[in-house]
This record gives sequence, structure tokens and C-alpha cells, in this order.
Amino acid sequence: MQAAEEGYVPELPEAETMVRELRPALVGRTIRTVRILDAFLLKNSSPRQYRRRVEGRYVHGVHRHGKWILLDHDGGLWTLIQPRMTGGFRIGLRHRPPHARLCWELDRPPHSVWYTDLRRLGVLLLLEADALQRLLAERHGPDALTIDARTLRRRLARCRSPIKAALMKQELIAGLGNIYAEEALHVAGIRPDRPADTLQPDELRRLARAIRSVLRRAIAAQGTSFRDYRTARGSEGEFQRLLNVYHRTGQPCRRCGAAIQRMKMSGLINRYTHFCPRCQR
DNA sequence: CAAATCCCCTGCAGGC
DNA sequence: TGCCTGCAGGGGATTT
Repeated sequence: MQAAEEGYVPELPEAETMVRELRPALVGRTIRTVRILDAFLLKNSSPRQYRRRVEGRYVHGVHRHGKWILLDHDGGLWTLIQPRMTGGFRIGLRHRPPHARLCWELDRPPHSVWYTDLRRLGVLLLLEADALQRLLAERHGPDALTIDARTLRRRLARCRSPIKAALMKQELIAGLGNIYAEEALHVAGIRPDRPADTLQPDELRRLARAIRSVLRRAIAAQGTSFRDYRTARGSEGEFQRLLNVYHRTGQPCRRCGAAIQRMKMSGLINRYTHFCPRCQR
């Protein structure tokens, strides 16, 4: 799956889509060679170190936590990939695709998995199991895809940020970004600028359910979250059908017809937040 | 503890 | 035509 050059912005559904494509390509293969075309993305190892540790290793599994992708190299060694804005994968290509940064060459088909990253904001870390656990514990709350109302309430209990800003803090809940936080709040009928700790029990139940359903639907659509309608390149229809508020300023709410508004709020001061002033309270 | 700011990076749109 | 600015955005580090 490619990333933003095709209009995708990796949040949880995009990461899940990548993992589902990577799993049948990588699991059970041995990484023969790693071709590192851009050392910039290796943040905690040199190309030599990375190759020495990973080459010859069997891939035991491919996992996702929040927006992060994990390769289990077996024997307690992991590659953590944060695609950030424009990271993505291409499978089985013989020649380097545009913006190729790294290639895992495999012992059997599809023989190659490429990591591509147009803007080079992505991060790749080589981690022992205990370091990975520490990182997840420090930086990641529970995964948004399976969040339940009780967990959500606990995570937000002492948080006074606007609920949308809180939902985007990965250490509270992992996986939501700008787009799906907005969409979930619209489905739940909650204004994005409400302080998180003022949500009532019934609102938290609606919100937890909305987060799960928005993410599940986006995964079913293979993570169709377009950032930029100007470069949507033909998939524009699907994108517009899925999104209720994101990037829809002035357009009618699909539920009540009121014009979608945009605003700025504390914690997200230089970004717009879209919402329906009638449906969301 | 929360918020703001800056930074990483590239492509593209809009203004002049 | 070409240069400049702003914007998109995840997320870490640093400052207020």
C-alpha cells in the first residue's frame, strides 16, 4: 500500500491495511539481504548494524499497535516502523519504486518488500523485546480499534484538553489522528472542543462505539482517508462517501443538513477541526 | 499537567 | 516564468 502520494494519510486503518498486505508477503520468509537506500530513516542503528542483525533472520510475524507497524524477526528482535505522513510499502517489485528508502529481500516469493516514503518523515527502529515493551508502555495507550467505554473513561478521567486533542494523544489512546478523531466525534454527536473530563457516561459509551465503528468501516474500505482532494486522482468518490466532516467546511451535514463548520481550538491551535454545529453538542 | 513552538521533509497551490 | 510563502501532517523535543 502506498501512502500520501496516492492520497492516504496513515492512521490506524491505513496501518492495519498495510499490516494485512505485509503479513502474507513476509511471514515465514527469511530476509536474505536488506538494501538501505536512505539511511536517514534508521533512527537508532547504522545501516551496517541493521543489516548485520536482520539479514538471515526469519520473519515470525507482522503486527500493528496504534499507527505503528512491527516486524517480529524472531528471537526477540523487532523492527518498529512509524510511517508518519507518507510512509508505505510496495510488495514484489523487481525495481526500486519512487521514493524507495529500504528493501527487505526475501528467500522466496514475493522476494521483495519495499518501504517508500516521499517526505522522509517516517521512522524505523531496531529494538530488542524489552526496549519495545518500554517504548509501547511510555508512548502508547490501548489500541483504539478495540477501545471500550470503561477504558476510555479511565484514560480521559483527568484530561482537561478538548476531547479531540485528547483522542489524538497516542499515550492516551493509540491510533487516532486528525481525520478519524473528527469522524468519530461526529458519529457520537459530541463537539470536538468539549473538555475531555466533562463527557458523561452515556457520551463515553457512544464515543467508544463510534471510534470502533468508524475505524472498522475505514479498514473495510482499506483505509480510505484522503488528506488532499486536489490530488485524489480518481478515488475521490470513495473518499467523499466515507467522510462526514473532515475537509467538508460549508457542505451539508449528511445527517441533519446543517453546514459543516471549522474552528481552531487549544491543543491543536494551528489545525482546523471540522464539526456539525447542530448534531454535535 | 497543559499548551505552544519548532523541527524533521517534500510537493504543490496560490500570490505577485 | 519563477520565486516566495503557506500548508499538509505524526510525533518528539523543548520551552512557556
